[in-house]
Amino acid sequence: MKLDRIDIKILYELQKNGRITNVELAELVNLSPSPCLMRVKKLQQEGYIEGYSAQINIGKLGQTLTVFTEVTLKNHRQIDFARFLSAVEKVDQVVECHLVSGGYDYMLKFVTAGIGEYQTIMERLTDMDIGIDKYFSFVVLKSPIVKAHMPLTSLFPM
Amino acid sequence: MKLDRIDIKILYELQKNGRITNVELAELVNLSPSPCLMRVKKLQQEGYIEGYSAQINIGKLGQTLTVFTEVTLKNHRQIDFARFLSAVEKVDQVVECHLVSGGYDYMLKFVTAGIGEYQTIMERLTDMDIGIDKYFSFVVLKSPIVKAHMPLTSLFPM
DNA sequence: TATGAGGCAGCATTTTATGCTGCGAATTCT
DNA sequence: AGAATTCGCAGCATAAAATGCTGCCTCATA
Repeated sequence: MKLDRIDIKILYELQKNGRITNVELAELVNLSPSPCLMRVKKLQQEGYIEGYSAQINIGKLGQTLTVFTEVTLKNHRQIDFARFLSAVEKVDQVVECHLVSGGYDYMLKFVTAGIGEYQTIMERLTDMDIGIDKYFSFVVLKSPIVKAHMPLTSLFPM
Repeated sequence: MKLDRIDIKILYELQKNGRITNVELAELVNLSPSPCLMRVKKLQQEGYIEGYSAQINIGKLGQTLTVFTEVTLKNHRQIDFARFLSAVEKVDQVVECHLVSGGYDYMLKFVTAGIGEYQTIMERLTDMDIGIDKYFSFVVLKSPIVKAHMPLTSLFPM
């Protein structure tokens, strides 16, 4: 399946407003509602759209702390990565985990209730003997830019 | 305004599925449709819900490269931060920018078409004389965990 | 130029959103 | 403790949207 300009526009609009009605979306992409809906269904079915999510302003609910953590493992066999990952997956507060090149092995992103909770989690992880050699924490003081979407426009000019 | 358990549950469900119908949402939180919709509207109006977004599998559209970049500025006056930020804001490929403590000043997250585009952007930024002292790049090889939502459950047990 | 396939508009039906009314529970004031 | 008040709920009615279907047009192909 290959996507045309209209499909890209649909993805772009749904990224901006995931709860737009099909009727409005159809107008934006210059289609009538039915073919527009067919395309959306297809994009979902084929996995181009993985889901829809409300963006919550978690800061309004209570104090939270975001931390980026660079982790180095002691060993680098398949099993070492797998063991680390399966432990990290169980931590709700880990919202991202990336395997990276450049001095460290993993870059984690935590969203926690505060520095206390973060430290508790890290102590637990290091005590678990899942092969963590060392880690370095970047506490987020402020997040001037946090986009909910991918730069579709720059990657696929419309 | 203070949120009760039902509001938290609504936020949780809308985070999991931003396109759930109000009727279904009402069932999940044990309300009838009308008061459920009232609460959702209120949560939007008060800013607890900032918007809705489709999650796009951008990897299926074409090759992309994610990079985390740690940036240190030469000086640390208000104006130095502001100048840097206003330049970075104009770059579509910067999807996150965080002010962090711990050795570096900013942590950026890029989503680009490839290493070439990334380098072009960084060259442009460093040439712009916006006070960048140095930067270090972590190229993402793989992202085993990328959650679209905040850990509401651990922060506000239900 | 004729033929076939794909995709579109428009319509009909089912489902959902949304505003309104009256009822019940919890809270506060006397 | 009792009465009044307020808040939030369920249920209903209307308007809007989703969704499946039919026939037409256009573009590609032989």
